[in-house]
Parts: sequence; C-alpha cells; structure tokens
Amino acid sequence: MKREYNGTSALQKKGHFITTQRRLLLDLLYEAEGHIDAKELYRRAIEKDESISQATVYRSLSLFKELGLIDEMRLGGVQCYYEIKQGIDHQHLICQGCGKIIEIDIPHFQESINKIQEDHCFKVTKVELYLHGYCTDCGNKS
Amino acid sequence: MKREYNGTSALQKKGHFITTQRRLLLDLLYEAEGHIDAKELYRRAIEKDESISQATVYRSLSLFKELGLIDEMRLGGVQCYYEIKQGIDHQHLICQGCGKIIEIDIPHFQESINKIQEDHCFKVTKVELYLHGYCTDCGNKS
DNA sequence: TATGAGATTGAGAATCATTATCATTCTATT
DNA sequence: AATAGAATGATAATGATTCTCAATCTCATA
Repeated sequence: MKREYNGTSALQKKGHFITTQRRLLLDLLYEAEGHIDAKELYRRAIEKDESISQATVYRSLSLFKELGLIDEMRLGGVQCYYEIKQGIDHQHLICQGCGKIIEIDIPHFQESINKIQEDHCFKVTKVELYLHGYCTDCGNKS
Repeated sequence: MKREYNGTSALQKKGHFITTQRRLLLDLLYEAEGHIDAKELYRRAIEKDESISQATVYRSLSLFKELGLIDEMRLGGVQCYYEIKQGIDHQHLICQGCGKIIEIDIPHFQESINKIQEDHCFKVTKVELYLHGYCTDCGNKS
C-alpha cells in the first residue's frame, strides 16, 4: 500500500525532486517509529531496493533534517539517531543497562525554555535533553 | 609551578598509576577551564611533551571520564568536548551563529529532574541539556 | 634502592561514521 | 521527446576514535 506522506510535499515545496529513494527512506522512517540510525536505515532500505547507496541515505537524512522533517539525536554512541518530527516535543531517557530509549513529555518544559531564553537573551531553535541512567528493570537488578 | 590536583589522588584511589602524561593532561584540562576537545588537548599537550601520543590523550580522557573527573559533552559537532567536573551542575547554550558556548545554571532544574525520576521510575545518573540557537549578538544581526 | 609483575605508553594500523567526488542516471519542466 | 540541472551509486577520502603490540614505566615488595 502506498501512502502519501507530508514529507513528499515538503520536498516539492522547497523545490527538491521526489525520487523513489527519498520516498522509500521517508516510508522507512515513518515505519521505524523513532530512533533509527543511518546504518540500520540503510539495512532496511537495501531490502526494498538493493541498489540504494549508503551515500543516498546520508544525503537524504541531511536533507530531511534541513527541511525539518526529522529530528537528529545523540543518544550516547558515536552515531546519530533520527526520527520523524513529532507534533509534540518530547525528550529521552536512555537506559545504561539495557539500552532502552524512553520518550517522555515533561510538563511545563517549554515554559522553562522560554524563561531561559528571556533570562539569557538567547533565541532557542533546538532543545536536546538526554537523561542517562537506569530504567525500572535495570535499576531493580542492582 | 607544580600543583597537586584532586585528580591524581582519585587515580591512586582506584589503583591507577600516576604517570607524567596523565598529570600533564589533567593540568591542561584544569587550565582550559571548560570545553576542550581531544584534538585541541593533544595540541596543547604536545607543546609540553613532544612525545605524547594521541592514543594516550584518548585513553586518559576515557579514564578520567570513568573516574568522574571530567564531563563529556556533545556540543553539536561530531567530536566530544570535555571539562573538569564542576561542583555545581550547569547546562549549555550553543550559538549556531558564532559557535560560542554559554554555561548556564537553571534554577530548580534538579527538582525537575527529581520529579522525572519519580514519575518514570528511572534512576538518572547523567543529565545533558543542550539548547541550540542564537546568542544576543547573532540574534540581533538577523 | 633494586627488582619484577603488570600497567601504561607511543607509533601506527584499523575501524567506524560520515562526507566528497564524479561519471551516470533520473526528474520535472519545455 | 528533448533538455538542464538535480540526484544517485560507487567508491575514495576524511576525521574522530579505538586497537595492537612491543617497549617502557610505576610502584609494591624484597
């Protein structure tokens, strides 16, 4: 089943071509439902299109990021993780035990950010909050 | 002038050797007063000890981090930045215009973290908050 | 203070993620 | 269908970091 994603129209609007590769990668990013890195995205892409190149994956991720279609995260390792931009901002708990990523919504977080902007006369464009630690399961083990 | 840093005793306590290289690197980290990356640390180290190796810089940073002597940050680029662990936690504003890093103390931030820990039954060991955007100077230009 | 086991180092190779190059192919008009 | 320019695939290049291993150093013990 072919769905029409917002993503493709966002590409057009800025004068970028809609290619089969970009459509595939957007598809996979939607299906992934968060937290996928370039390598894994490439692995999944090559199953559907065996000729797709790693370079295209990186180039597309870079473009999607520029267009604001996806968010880029640093969850601990060297590589970046990506996810389709959500309507509602959320932050991440990263379990050092099992590697699980938990998305959380922090009440009144935006208000705190607004206050910081005013206090420091700084225009915030992107917020990254990573809380590393141990989830319920891993915390109980120790 | 040779100073005796806490760092060296922390090394000893955990059974690590105090080597001239480690002492030099700790010295340089103290002098740097925050936000230095491995490459720059190596540049400064080699001025004092022309035979020191990049590998030693990386190994030492990794050890210092493990011992809790330094904090590791991801300030936007690919590489990590390091700084001697401060008594008081602080977070970072990262200017996308001029690259300036501004350290900020967020009132009641720890309380928010505590609440998140309780709400999600998650034991937080490390907090990373990065606010990307534009500082006063760069914000006014546009 | 001399010794030896084991930790640490230097040099450079290796790895891993990401970016650049460039000839070829594809896209969206005309 | 023709065409200009964008995008791709293959692969080389880069940059940060890690690994390997023989040589050297540290420190507890004699």
